[in-house]
Amino acid sequence: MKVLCVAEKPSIAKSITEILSGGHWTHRNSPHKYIRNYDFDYNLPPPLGQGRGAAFTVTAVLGHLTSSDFDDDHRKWSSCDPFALFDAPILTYVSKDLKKVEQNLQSEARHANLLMIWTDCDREGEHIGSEVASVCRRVNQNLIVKRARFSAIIAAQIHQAARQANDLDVRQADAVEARISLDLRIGAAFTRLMTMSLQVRIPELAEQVVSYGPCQFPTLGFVVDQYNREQSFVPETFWYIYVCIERTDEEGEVRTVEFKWRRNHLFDMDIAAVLYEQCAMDPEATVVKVETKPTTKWKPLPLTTVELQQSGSRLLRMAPKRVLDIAEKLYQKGILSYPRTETDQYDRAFDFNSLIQKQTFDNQWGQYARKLIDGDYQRPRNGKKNDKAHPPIHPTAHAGNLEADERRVFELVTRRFLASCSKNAEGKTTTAEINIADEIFHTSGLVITQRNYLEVYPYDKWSDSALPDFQEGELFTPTIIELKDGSTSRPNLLTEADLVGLMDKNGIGTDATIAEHISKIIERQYVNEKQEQKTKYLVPSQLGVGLVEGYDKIGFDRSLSKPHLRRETEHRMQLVCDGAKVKREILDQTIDEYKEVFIRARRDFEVVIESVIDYLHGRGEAQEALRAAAQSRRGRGAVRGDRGGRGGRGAALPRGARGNQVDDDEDDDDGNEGGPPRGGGRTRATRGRGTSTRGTSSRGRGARGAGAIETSRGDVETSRKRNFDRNSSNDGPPDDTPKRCNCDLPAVSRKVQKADSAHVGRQFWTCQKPQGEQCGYFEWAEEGTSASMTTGNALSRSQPPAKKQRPSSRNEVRGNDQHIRCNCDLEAKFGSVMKDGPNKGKQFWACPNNPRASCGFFEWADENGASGSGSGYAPGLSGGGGAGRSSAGGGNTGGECFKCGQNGHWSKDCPNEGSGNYGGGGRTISGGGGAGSTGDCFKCGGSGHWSNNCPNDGGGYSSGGRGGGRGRGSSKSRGRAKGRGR
DNA sequence: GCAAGGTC
Repeated sequence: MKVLCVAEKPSIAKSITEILSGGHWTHRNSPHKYIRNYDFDYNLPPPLGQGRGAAFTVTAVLGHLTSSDFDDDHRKWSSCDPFALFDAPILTYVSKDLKKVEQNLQSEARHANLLMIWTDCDREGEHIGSEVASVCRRVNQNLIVKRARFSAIIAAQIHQAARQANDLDVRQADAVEARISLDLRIGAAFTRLMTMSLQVRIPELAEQVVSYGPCQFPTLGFVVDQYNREQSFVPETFWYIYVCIERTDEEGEVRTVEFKWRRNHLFDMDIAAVLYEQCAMDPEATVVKVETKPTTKWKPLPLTTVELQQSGSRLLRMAPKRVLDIAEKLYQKGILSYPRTETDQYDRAFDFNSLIQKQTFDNQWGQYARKLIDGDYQRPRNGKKNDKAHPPIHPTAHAGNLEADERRVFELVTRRFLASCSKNAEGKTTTAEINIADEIFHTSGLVITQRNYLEVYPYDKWSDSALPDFQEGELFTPTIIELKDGSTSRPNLLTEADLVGLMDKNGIGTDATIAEHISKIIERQYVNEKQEQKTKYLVPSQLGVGLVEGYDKIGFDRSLSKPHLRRETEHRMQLVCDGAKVKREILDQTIDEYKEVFIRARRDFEVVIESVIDYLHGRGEAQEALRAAAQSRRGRGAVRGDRGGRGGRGAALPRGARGNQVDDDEDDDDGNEGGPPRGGGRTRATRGRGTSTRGTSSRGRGARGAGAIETSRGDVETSRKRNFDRNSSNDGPPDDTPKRCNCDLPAVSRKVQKADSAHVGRQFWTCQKPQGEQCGYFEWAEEGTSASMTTGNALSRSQPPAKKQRPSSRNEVRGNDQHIRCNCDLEAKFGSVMKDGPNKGKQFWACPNNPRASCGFFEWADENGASGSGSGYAPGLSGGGGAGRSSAGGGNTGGECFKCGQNGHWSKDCPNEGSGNYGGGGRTISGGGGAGSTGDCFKCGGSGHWSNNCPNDGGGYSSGGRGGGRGRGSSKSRGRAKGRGR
């Protein structure tokens, strides 16, 4: 009996030979210089063999054997209309350089009884197998064809694959055939259309191929989306109360323990300032809870290809393609398992023991491997993915002498494998919670009790940070209480690792080709690489942005630069694999759809050309300038990656005085220099107070923090103006096309706020998830339409009570809509106060957006109530008529007593209490209708009416929004308010 | 001169 085995590549043919032959084989050269034929005898048991020695020959192909191209009438670019390519005949043939491979197969197959296919165990492997079978059968029609399936070059698996060889999966091969045909037709038709149209119109592109590919375009789309997101980002300032205490720990060392505010941070400075003031005035902290709990740091999941590329890129700083190439090499050497796998769970019967055993010889992790064998082993966690073809990537041998990069990749894979076979790391977290003036702060410390997997996996960081002793009920005065500000972080451009992740998540390319698509869009000059310190970012070129925007302007239902179309193709291939559809069906359907897209693209291609010209010649330069400006801002360290605060102590003063939004790191600690006279005066006053009455550095800082409160009103006003603009821009006709992001969730709309952006005012759609969890979806809203909100907003819940129309011009109820709309023109969220306090259970309306995007709209549902409608999180306060009223507390921040306005004492020690000169109610968060109310209208200062019925309403600026509470703010702040009326 | 997916 003669058996011909064919592997996908020569290296695998050799490995299989070594195992099956037991090391006893001979070889012959083939007509092809890279391919050898190996001969030996092998006992193939029934039913395939006769149990005695069969004459085995193992050879290989070099991947796909055949190529596809159009016939002569369509192959030349000038030979036909590109549209004809959708129906043109496609020829499948063995290319000239593979003729010798074919020749070898046929001469070996001619006298064989059994053909055993040993290609890689995936869809493409199945197709290559069918190519091999077809070529061999042409010379030997009686040939029996069997398929050997294996995932790793391990003796047991290879013997088993030979003995249990079964049939080729024709459906998988069919699915690949469909993919080949579609990719060729679609890619060629669009590439010819684009290249020929752009070349004649744009001289710079005369020599350049402008290609379209169903993978390369969505890949470009991701880069452009992120670029747009970065460009349209506007940092938002937030405020938070910072508390810390210096305390001596058990070893006698003084440690600074920082406490985090339970509210994290607030985007409303007024409210933060009021809460801060309360803390500053009554700074004694009570420890309300000390709790110690066990905690676990989970060991890593088993390794997939995408994860290998990402961690290789991040931890080893290697290009994803290089990581994969090296892994492939190690696989061919028999050191690693097959490196292309989507699986992150091991089979039940997987033999961990012998694989770990092999690593005990290593001088770095050998000892650890020994510990696992001796009892520390624990089965790896199961991930959620299983491609049913290959196990997770793992070492199959110990390798002592590898060259530098091979060694690093091998080490990463092996440490990951050993870590996944270990126990989780264990520790104890102690959390302490303190209460200062009814505000809760917390801190935590960690003591690692068992490092376990961390011993072998240095890539994960987890370190001890023991907490000094705190006792429940204990009282102490913090060393520092400050009001600090920070700003939200600008999103980064994509790194290659990010892009790999996005492509994988969205089904663009295979784990083996993802890296090549990235190279392709760089080669086509759609994208450039930009090195910043140790990280390489991807920036779209003018051509890249022009193309994507041009196609977006045409407005296809499913954008060419989004992943949906490719995902649909993948889905259809799966249907063929599952037997739900046949190849012909998905070909017809997909080709028809793309024909429609093509016709429209060609009809409107002028739009794409204009867009590219625009970017290459016109706006592109402005874009570059903007990019440089953004870069320079980043260079000053204002944003990228900096989510933390930037210190209080009057930090906002120069910014507020300058009227800058944020994103500027030129704060000086002094707060005087560069500030206008007014600001300087205030700062001095607060400092004086701090020194004279409280006498410690912390108090001094606190006071300066308060100084900052007042002086940065410019920020707040700008912020509110933004909200107003957002509101007023939504007057266009609604875009009734429901936009969905890549997660297939309703997209949400945003508007470019950045004043110096070329896109300022432009609306766009993006993923509704919080930053960091987004799918990467970004799309400009069509011109002339409003991207107001999505369909299926989760907040349009059960019928809330209808609300009468309010008199505010800013928030008119539109048309027949009986529901309240917020300043973003969204249907306001209806809810009730959950927090214990005088307002518990009280109902309110609020902006439904997440805090970062919120316009700050808030209104009590009960009109007869306190009716404060301020900004921010008013429902979370323990009472009072809304945050608006509270903000009046800012009225005292000029450095005087909050209550009487005089210097030299704090308001809580005010000798003039009750004088009523200052509103005072603002500070009284839990004070219901605003204690110390003067009874004046907030807007005009007159008595006898409330501000919501003010006859003198000139639309003056009110920091708390509409209808501020009674007793709001001082006469001083009213004066300012009027001065800033819109 | 086009695609994507194999491999050398």
